[in-house]
Amino acid sequence: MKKSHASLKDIAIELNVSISTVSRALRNTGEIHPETRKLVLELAEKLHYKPNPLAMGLLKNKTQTIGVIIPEIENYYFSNILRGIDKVADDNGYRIITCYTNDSQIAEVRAVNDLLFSRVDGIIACPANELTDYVHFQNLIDDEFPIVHVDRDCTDLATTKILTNNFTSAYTVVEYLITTGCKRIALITNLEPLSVGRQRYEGYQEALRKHRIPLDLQLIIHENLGIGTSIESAKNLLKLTTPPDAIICNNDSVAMATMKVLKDSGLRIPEDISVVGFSDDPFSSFLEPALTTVSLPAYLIGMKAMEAILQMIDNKISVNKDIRIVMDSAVVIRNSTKKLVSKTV
Amino acid sequence: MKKSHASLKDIAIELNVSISTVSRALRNTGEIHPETRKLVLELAEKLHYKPNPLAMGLLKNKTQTIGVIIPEIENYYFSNILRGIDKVADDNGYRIITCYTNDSQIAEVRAVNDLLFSRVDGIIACPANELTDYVHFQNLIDDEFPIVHVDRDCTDLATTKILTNNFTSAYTVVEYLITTGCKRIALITNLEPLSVGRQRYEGYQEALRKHRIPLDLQLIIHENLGIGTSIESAKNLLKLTTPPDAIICNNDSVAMATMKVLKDSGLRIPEDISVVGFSDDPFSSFLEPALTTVSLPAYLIGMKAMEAILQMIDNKISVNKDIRIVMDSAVVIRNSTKKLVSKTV
DNA sequence: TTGAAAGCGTTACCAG
DNA sequence: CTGGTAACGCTTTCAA
Repeated sequence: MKKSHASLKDIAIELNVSISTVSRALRNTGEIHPETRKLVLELAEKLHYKPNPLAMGLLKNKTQTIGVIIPEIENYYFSNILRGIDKVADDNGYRIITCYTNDSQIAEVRAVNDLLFSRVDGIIACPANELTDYVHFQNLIDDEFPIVHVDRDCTDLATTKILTNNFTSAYTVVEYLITTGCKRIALITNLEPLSVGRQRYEGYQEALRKHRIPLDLQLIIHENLGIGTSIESAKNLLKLTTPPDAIICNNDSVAMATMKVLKDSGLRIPEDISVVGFSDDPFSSFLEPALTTVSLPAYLIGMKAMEAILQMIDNKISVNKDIRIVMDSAVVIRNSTKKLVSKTV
Repeated sequence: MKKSHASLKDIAIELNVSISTVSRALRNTGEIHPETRKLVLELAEKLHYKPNPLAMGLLKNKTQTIGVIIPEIENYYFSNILRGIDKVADDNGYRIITCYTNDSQIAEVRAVNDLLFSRVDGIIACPANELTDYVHFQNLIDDEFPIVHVDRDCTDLATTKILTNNFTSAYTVVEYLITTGCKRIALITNLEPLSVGRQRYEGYQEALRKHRIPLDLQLIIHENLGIGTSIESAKNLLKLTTPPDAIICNNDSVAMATMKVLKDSGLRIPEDISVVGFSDDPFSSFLEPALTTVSLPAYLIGMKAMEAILQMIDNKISVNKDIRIVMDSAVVIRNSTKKLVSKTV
């Protein structure tokens, strides 16, 4: 491979000046003869000189690189968060190194170590669902290392967190379903310690309480959520003595699979049973019936997270205070739920 | 932020030996007193010493980082390729920096420059569909910079390419449709210079030729493929004097949208019209009817690409010869196409 | 068997 | 206004 990047030294030699002079000229710092400066600038331009980031990293202990820890990207929600992060990073001259955990704590701990080893300037992490032990994050906090949490709420940790109002959106959804006449609302969700499903479950319960509907644990399905297992979950729900008249699914893929099961059982959606998802994946409006779902501000979450970490790095906000930024989500009413008008019947 | 990484110097000072000695001990190179070595190793272990990658990068001109250029990740196919790349990278101690192009040539050129600036050891790129000017890649080749192309075939370039047999799979699909009795097979595809859609179009034509079905250009839709525009495309197809009895879509999302249009028009799938997709996204088996599609070896493509670039870096294969690795895809027959048995009627 | 010094590319400081 | 030197963390070469 040919040497393709010009260095200060290259310029210095060609111009017969010292490296320091070239450096000064380029950064327009200190005193320098205008003519010298002009010469340096011209040659630098010609050679497409840009400072070597490795050298700068070594010297400044700053790599202009942010580590991102995320469960997966085969999922519209997460890939969208990542794109939001990347957008802001890109606009600010930062690079991203991404690590995937598949929601495994072990993988997450390893990711943190790998990223530190790579000398990233900060870490944006969506903590693994199954997380119960926070030491790997607490260590970062103790070291005053910039870190932002996304999507999942480690309440114990003093970090900046960009979250979504899962409690509220679930509450809204349940209330909406109740208003349309649903009485037995099932929930297929994730109840892992940190999962958003858990927050949604609480919103769900609160809505039931408010409307004096007793909680029926038979209606709460919390298997681990693969698209395959969710099929079993849906089937089991239908086997109940009094099956549900609505099912809230933790994401749109699960909703899709659930709808399939329901239709295969001869149920009409939404006449016999309503279905709601979370995320508003691109395919959701193409389902039949089009899926009622909660649109999540994934891209925005990513942007906010990156902005927050940049502010910490630039010392505009102090590192790792307990800051909670809660983003709004929107219930997108489509045709998999009954219309509100039916309430007036 | 506290200093958290131990350096050779730290060890040297604590042990009262020189940095060189520590370095030698750690790498077990040159002559060294066993006792000294033992001491160094113990302390290094205790301090979790690992060589600073920035220093190594500067010294060796090798960063253990690979750049990946990919159109997007909001799409199962691409995110899967990326995961395949990441898997092999991870297993071999390499990091990944990902750049997204959204199939824009400008973004791609910029990505190449950014990655070179970051001193990546190689680049894996899925070239932008709209690409017609290859200089940014040709420059890499001229510099003997390791590069692997993925998914899209820049035939003019002497690079390693990991491809899928799009011609063959399209041919197979068309032939299958013909065998099930379809006579007017439409194609909603991308015909951008580098798109796989173009190769599929050729396979499509070849199959028609073989079966002596004249090519009807009215049946070829090649708008740019958003999920929205594909709806228009499908609608227009239905307006034809003799509408198609099968539609092959360039990916599963388009197939999904198309199915929606067809069903809204009162057509039965597959009785009235067959639909085929490409990619076998996770949702495809949950469509109604379940989608017949071509399963693409995305993860494997990613792995192969990373393996190839590692071999180039390790000089196991010479840099940038014109190597074409064509991966097989599989037609997954589900229920959106008529069954073969109907042929025997 | 060990240490010193140069070099990778840069900046910062101090002399001149 | 300019140059030299040290430093960031490491490997390599040469001396001792």
